[in-house]
Amino acid sequence: MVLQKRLNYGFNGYQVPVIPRASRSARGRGTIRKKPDSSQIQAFEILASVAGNFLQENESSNPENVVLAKDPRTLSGTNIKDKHGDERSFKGALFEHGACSEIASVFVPSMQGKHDNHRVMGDSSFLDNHLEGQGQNVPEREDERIKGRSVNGKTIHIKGCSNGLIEPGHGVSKHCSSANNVEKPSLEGRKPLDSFPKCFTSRKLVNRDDDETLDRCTQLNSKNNTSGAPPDTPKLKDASPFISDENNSRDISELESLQRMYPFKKRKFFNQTSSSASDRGSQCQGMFDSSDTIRVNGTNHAIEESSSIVGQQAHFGSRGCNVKLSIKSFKVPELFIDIPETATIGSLKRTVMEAVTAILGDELHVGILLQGKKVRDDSKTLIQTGISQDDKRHRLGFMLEPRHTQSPSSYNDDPCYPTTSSRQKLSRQSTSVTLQQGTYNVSKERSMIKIESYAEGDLNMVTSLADTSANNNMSKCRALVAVPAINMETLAVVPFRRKSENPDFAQRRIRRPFSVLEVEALVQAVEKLGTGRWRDVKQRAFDHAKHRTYVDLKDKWKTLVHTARISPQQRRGEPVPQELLDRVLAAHAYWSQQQCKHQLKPL
DNA sequence: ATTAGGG
DNA sequence: CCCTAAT
Repeated sequence: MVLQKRLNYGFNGYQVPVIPRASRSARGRGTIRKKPDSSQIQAFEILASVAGNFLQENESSNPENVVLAKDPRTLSGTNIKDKHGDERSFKGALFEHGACSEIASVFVPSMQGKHDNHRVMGDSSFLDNHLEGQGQNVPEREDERIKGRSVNGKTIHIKGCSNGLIEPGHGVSKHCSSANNVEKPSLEGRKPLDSFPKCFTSRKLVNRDDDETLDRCTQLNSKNNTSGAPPDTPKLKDASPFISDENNSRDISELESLQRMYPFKKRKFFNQTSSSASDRGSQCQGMFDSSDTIRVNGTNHAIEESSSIVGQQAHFGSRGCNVKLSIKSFKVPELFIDIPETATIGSLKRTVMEAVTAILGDELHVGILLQGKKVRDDSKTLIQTGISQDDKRHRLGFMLEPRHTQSPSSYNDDPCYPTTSSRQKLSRQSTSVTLQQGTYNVSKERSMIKIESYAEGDLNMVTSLADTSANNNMSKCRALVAVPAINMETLAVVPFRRKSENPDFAQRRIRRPFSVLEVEALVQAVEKLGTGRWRDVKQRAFDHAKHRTYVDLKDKWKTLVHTARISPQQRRGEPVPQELLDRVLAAHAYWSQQQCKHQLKPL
């Protein structure tokens, strides 16, 4: 008998590489959406055309245009090809269990050939309506519509979180909740090695890797620190001598400086197929929890709260003064797919396609954000708007938005706990469709599509606004499709594996060496909590590092102790400051001793 | 689900 | 990092 276990795929949005399954925590925890900007967005006809054309070419409702790929960055090779699609069951394709998280969905224009099927085209070219005039003559209607929609303003913007939701309080609330998890009293005053940079007294790391953000929110536990022993721990006469309150209170600022001390490695979002082990630590992940700094095109750009990740290049050529934009990916709202294990690949594709169609089908608009503000006036030129200015181009954001905009109030409603009124809105704006074999739910609550564009540098798609508007040249735009997403979460959730790896087995987790920052956080936590409370250590210092489990932390501590004991010459990998290693030994010795004590005379 | 250790 | 036995 076949288990009807259902596989849930939470699509984090079609990034055009799409991210599968948002981590539960990311979804479930009080995610916060940014309030819509008071100012409104304006249509950017050209981009709308781009998007529209892309989607049309995609035969929106054609499931064959959805490709399941093991590695979203590669649209070929690891794809689960169509021809097998309808025959292969999920099981056959090893889509079950852990593998689910590694499935990425990618939009593939049928133009690419290999995926086209004998399918009637455009059984639902949902964009036909609103994009008819795309290109040259942007229909005024479009403007009207957009304006109308803008009034309702429902564009949400995101900072960091892949799913388009911000989780600001993240660290804070989380840690607050764990307040009862009070650390053992510290031996007052004793500070970590003096020689060690002060900043290292901070406990939490700032994620240098999107998801690895060991939030900077600190635990806010300074008040608790000396108050007592953890509920689950016998009160100790003596306590961890390693941490002091003082240190805690400085977490934030120190973290900041810590961050400065250990600058992020530049991260390459693209072409990272083969990354060295040492580089991996900073290459993936994000769920989120993205750090406040987001790298764009390998450089760091502080992203404004409401801005989408955008990079734009202004080229002031001797002749044109055209503004060249490179849109790396479109982000489509998060989708949740619920489909039986026995469903076929083909049906999965269909389901996904339907979901996508449903969410985009109504209409699509492009909104533009400049420095967090929506640009309303369609008649303004890029220059007038300032978009072409060098200093502002980083702040340019594009959004694809579904037609039906929700009222701003909806933003304030937690989708998880909709109020009566908001629930109505939700019901109106949500789409739930049941297919033969699967269902998906689309909540337009999150239906903001973000277009991420980045400054130059990337193959394909450099779209000249001027050109595009003039001749509706879409061919380039389709290249969008193949560009890997930058979404933090995407990076976080989708393991990048080599095609050559045998997909028949549960893949070993990607190796992600601990960074110095992480080591610091670990040491700090262990100093305080001891070596037998990995769960707490995890919660305390790595709560947001989804890829670090308490077992990982325990293992890391083990290796740290080992590392600290061997000669520096024998050590490998990114060197850990000797100060840290000293602390490791000290903490290890201290807690080992404590353990012995308690074993001998357990109060 | 966690902890503790060996592999 | 993985795998597991023991909690």
